[in-house]
Parts: sequence; C-alpha cells; structure tokens
Amino acid sequence: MSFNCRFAPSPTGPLHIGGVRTALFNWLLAKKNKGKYFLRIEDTDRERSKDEFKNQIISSLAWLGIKHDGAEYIQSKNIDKHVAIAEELIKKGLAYPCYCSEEEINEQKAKCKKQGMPYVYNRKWRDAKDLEIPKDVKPVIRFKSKISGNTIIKDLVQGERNISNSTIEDFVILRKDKSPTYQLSATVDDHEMKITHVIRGDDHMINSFKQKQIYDAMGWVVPHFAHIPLIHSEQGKKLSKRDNASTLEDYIKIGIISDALRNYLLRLGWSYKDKEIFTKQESIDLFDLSGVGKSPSKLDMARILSINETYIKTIDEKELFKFFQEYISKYKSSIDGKKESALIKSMGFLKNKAKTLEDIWNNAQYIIKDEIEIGVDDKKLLDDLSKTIIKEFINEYEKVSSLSRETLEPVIKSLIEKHKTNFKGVGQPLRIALVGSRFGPGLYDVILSLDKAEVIKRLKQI
RNA sequence: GGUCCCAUCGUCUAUCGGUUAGGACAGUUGGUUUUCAUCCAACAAAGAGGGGUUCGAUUCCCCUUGGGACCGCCA
Repeated sequence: MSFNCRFAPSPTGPLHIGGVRTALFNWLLAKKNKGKYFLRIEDTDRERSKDEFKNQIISSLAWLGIKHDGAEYIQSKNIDKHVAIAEELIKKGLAYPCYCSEEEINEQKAKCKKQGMPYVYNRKWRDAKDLEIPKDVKPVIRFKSKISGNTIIKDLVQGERNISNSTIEDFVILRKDKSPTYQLSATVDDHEMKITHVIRGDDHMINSFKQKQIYDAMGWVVPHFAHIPLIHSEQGKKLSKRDNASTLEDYIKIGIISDALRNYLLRLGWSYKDKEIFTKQESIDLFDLSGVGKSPSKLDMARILSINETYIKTIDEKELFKFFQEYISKYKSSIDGKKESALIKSMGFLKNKAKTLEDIWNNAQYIIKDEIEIGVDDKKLLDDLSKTIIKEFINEYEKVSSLSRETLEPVIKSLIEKHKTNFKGVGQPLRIALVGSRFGPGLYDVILSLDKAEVIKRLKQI
C-alpha cells in the first residue's frame, strides 16, 4: 500500500503552531511508511493569499526539518482543472447553477436565525426547471448533495463517524466569478496528487463528509481520513492568530531550537508508552496514528521550555554555537568575530544556565560586550574589603603564567585564608567586577573565558 | 439554536476489565554546590456526577454535567 500525505496550508498568515503539528504528523506518517509527503499551497483566496506568507511557510517548515517531496504544489495553477470537474459534475446532473442573489441568501439566513433554526440553503435551484432565470444575477454552482441517508467516514483517529446527509447543504463549488471554492479544489487536488491519507485538524471533519460526496460523485477512490484533535489555547479554545505564542515564529524568536519544538509538538496529542524524548529518527520509527488521542490538548509553555532545556544541555558545544549564531544573527545582533572562540569555549557552562538560546545570549553578555554595567544592588556589595581583595587578586593574577583552574585555585585559596573568609567573600566581588552581577557562571569559568588583559582592565575599574 | 465530538493529577499523558492508577512538566521540601542555576532525592497531586453490564469497572453501555468543533461565494 502506498502512502501519500500532504500538508495544505493557505498562505494567508504566518504558520500556525497547530498547522506545524499537522505538517509534522503528515510527514511522520509518510516517512514511517516510506511514502511521500507533499506540500500544497492553497492560495485560491486571491485577496488574502500573499507570496510573503507562502515563503515564510516553506522556510518555517524547513527550519523544523520537515522537507516535502518534490516541488511545492501551487493550487491556483490548477484552477482550470477544478473548473473542468465542476462542469463535469453539472453534465452528470450532480451540480447545478443557483441564481439566488446575496440578498436572498441573507434573508434566508436571517429568517432561520429568527426561528431558531439552523440555516441550510433551501435548494431552491436544485431542480428548478420552471423557475425564470434572472438576467442580472451571475449564478454560483452548487454541488447536489445527498438528501437522504447517511455518510460514514472511518476515521483513523476518531473511529467511525456517521452523519445524516440531510444536514449537509448543497455547498458552493464555483463562485459567481467561476472560481472554485476550497471544497472542490482540495478534493480535485487530493485526487490528482493521489493522496492516500488526509491528516488534518478536527475542524475539517464536516468538510470530509462534503468532500467524500464529491469523490463518490466522480467515482474516485476516497482517501483515508485522520482528524487530529485541535490544539487549544490556555483558555481552552481553538488556538487562533490572536492568541499569543500561536505562530512558529513566536517560539523561534525566544530561542527554542527546532528539535525541541518538534519533540514537544510530537508529544502533544500523541504518545508512545512513557517515552518523552524522541530523536527525529525515533519519532519516524515509532509514530503511528493509533497513538494519537481524541481529546484536544492545551499549549504548555513551561513544558516547551523544559524540553528545550533538555536539548540545549544534550547537544555538543559546537553545534549549539551554530544554533546560537543563527539565532542571534536573526533576532539579536551578530557578534565580533574575535569573540567567537571565547563563546564556543563557554557554551559548555553557559548552557547549564539556559532554557533558551535567548538565555544564553543574556548570560553571555559579559563576554559579548566590551563594557559591562554593574547593577546598583551589586555595586553596594563592593565594600572596602572587597576592593582590597580585588587589588590583591590582580597582583597575584598577573604573575600566573599559564592560566587554568589549577593555577588559579591556589590564588583564590590564599586570599580566603588571608582574610579569614569563605569562597563567597572572595568570589562574589570578583564576579561582580567581571560580570556585572553577583549572579553568573562559576568564577573560574568567568575568569578563564575572558582575555587576561580584559580581566585586569575590568578589575582595575573597581 | 442545530449537527458532530471530547472527558485520568494544574498541564501533556500511560492503562486496551483485576495496578498501592504509572511517567514527564510545573509545584513543595530537603541534599550537593562557588552566587544564580544545574544535578540528586522525597512529597503532594487525578479517574466530573448518577445509573447499568460484570464476580470485578478509570476501562464497556446509557443519562446528566462540563468543555470543544462546525454551521462562508475563507481555507
């Protein structure tokens, strides 16, 4: 059995985190089954579709490591085919022109609302041989939906779903300007692309019932459907663009790395035993639609940060620096080339204090910036004894020829003994002078991460 | 309002009729430590309610309650 999956976003806005997960699940299912995963840009809403969003969607998915097979499929390029199918349906008597004006439709809706009844198009033109065709109205083409019986979809996630055909109206497949609507275009394209598995959000359930009828009308093979539960906001509602942290970009810009987000999204609505961390390969091997739950899940920023932290701690320093550099060049500022080697060396301890790449950026400021600022509270901690200790440290430090933790330790220890204090008594003033804050990396890490001249310069400023 | 759907710790989830209901994140407490963190350990935390079915229900069925999705010439 072949597996052809697709992700079909519309380029009318930045890529949504729910969409990213849908893409991930499609990709995973395809890869697991040695099938193909396609990307289809559904740009038939000409007013709202923008190239800028299309490009952003493609690069966002690339960032996540989801690569589509072949070139991306642009739906608007296939409009002629969609229209041709609509005409075929008309010929077969399975679609028909509807001459209701917008006002007429609106009246119907208002009437239904008033009566507390659900609105369904009244099928006025379905078999309207006797009706006089109005001259001034351009018709839309409606699909002749089944009136009686039921439509059943064996959903791979939701199980068997059954709906009475009477609740499905004769939906529009061609607008009055002859352009195809989503229901038609998506169905025709899925058929043409030989899509075997349609994985999409649960909000598409009704569409699948409608689309199944088009497949049946055309005598096409109906693909398998899998409707995955939606991702909810903290308020428990379908995530919308208005919610904060709803787009992929929102996560990238705070320094979430791609593997971590992939792992988080994978575990949102899907699970495999007690396993929490999945490499990309593991996720391909282990993914299965049977592991997808039926109930919607809420976004949990704390969990995202935690998984990100795990990944940051796990990956090696060089790779981490690569991610870091990529991140700051886009969202912060690029760094002086001279600082690079110091930063790479420091990733090892910097990452222990970070949940995000942004944390690393913040914690590395003392290396990145030439001038450090000492906070007011920290400045107060620098009393006369501190200043004496700093002066004495400078004298000893200058004498050390090869700098290492081993050569530095005796210096610190002798100062502790001389002033009958503890590590904090010596370490804190030095850290404040070098980092600008009493919170920071371990003292030896700090001293060794800076040039000797820089250390002396900063200490002498006190 | 109509149609459809969902329901285990605060959150993500495990359990596919028999478990002291497990794990992870967050939380609390304690320990390690060079500050902050990390790390380690412990604690606390759940089957919405009511009926069935069954020797036995979190698990199967029904009702109630709560929540959600859809109801565009958007996709």
